[in-house]
Amino acid sequence: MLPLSQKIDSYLKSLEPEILFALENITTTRQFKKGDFLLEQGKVCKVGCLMEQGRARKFYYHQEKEFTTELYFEHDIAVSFDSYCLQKPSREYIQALTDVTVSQIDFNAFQKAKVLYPQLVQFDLIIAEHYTLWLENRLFQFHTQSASERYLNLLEKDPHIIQTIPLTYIASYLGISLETLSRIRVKI
Amino acid sequence: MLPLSQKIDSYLKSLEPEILFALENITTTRQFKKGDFLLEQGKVCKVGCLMEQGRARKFYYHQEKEFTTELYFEHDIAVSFDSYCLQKPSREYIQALTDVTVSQIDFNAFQKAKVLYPQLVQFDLIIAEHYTLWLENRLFQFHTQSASERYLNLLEKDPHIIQTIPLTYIASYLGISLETLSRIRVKI
DNA sequence: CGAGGCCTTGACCGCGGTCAATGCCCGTGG
DNA sequence: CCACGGGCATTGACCGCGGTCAAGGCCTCG
Repeated sequence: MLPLSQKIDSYLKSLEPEILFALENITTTRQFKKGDFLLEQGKVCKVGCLMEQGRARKFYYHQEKEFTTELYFEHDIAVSFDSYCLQKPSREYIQALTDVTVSQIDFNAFQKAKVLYPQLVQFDLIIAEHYTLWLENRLFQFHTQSASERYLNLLEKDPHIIQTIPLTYIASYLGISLETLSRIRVKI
Repeated sequence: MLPLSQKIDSYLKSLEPEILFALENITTTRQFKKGDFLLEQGKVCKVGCLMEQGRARKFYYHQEKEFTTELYFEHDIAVSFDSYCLQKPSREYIQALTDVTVSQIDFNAFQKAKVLYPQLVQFDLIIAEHYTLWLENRLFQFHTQSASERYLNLLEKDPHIIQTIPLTYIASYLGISLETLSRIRVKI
């Protein structure tokens, strides 16, 4: 699967300067400190965030426990999909794990831009399809693989995650306890 | 979440007659006998199937075992998402569980139609977004819930599945063994 | 040096998987 | 009409993966 940034780049190149300009006008840069929330539970996700710098995670609470659902690095799109799509309160938090810089695009402004420039619908589609393919793969792992298989898979496909993210979050992301993750790691 | 059929209906109503006509021209009706494959592993998913009648399932093999990933009823869209999007060989089978009638739309013809009528990109987006929301919810269940919670959830949200689909497939769909499912059921 | 965050280690146990036997329903053929 | 076989579900015995709880190790920072 092509990285998302590449798909976006080649798509942006296909756009006319006028549309690019319109896009720039509804995009702003924003900074967050380590620990800050890019999105809080209960609030509507009104912007799509392209990560420019730093790391972040998306998570929610379920029965008093945290579940990390996604880990973000540079060039990733940080957004609570259902909150953004349906403009309803988010179940999820998005939190900066380091100082973070994002380039964010406003939902409402983008909807209006899509009416003016129908080609922009394609942009949403690219992002949705990419995320869907990612989700399918993640579901495949939960459906078919054991805890250690999921870890090994992560080690192989996304070594940068293991190198830079605290084990607590990795365990939660893999759907296993911190203790189990620790035991898996010593066996390797 | 609105049912997909409703989203599609209201979208189709917004289209001009000319575009609707073009859509009809690239859509065909097709029948399958119980047990037939709408899509086989290794083949490219070249059509999107709207279920008109009957039931079907999507599944794949992993280490000699079947994993059912989706159950289809009337008004559902039966398609292997990654195979369709990327036009690459499918890992999944789609199989009729009863005699099935579908209304199918050709991928290539639809791509061409999108060039002619950019509004049609919206159609892809609606379907992708709907499937993504469904996937997120399914992943949530695998991430946070036990076998019996997943079953109870299915019982509540999709009772028609439990009433019409063999337990073997339901177990596989829930990611549990048939024996465990059987034990869960007697406890209720 | 002490406190707190993060990870490791140990003891224990329950959920859910596997294997195998049995039950039940139904279609088919003698 | 009954006998048999096959498909599907139930039940029992067993066990291992992974969760929980609790203690301890090891940083870093004040």
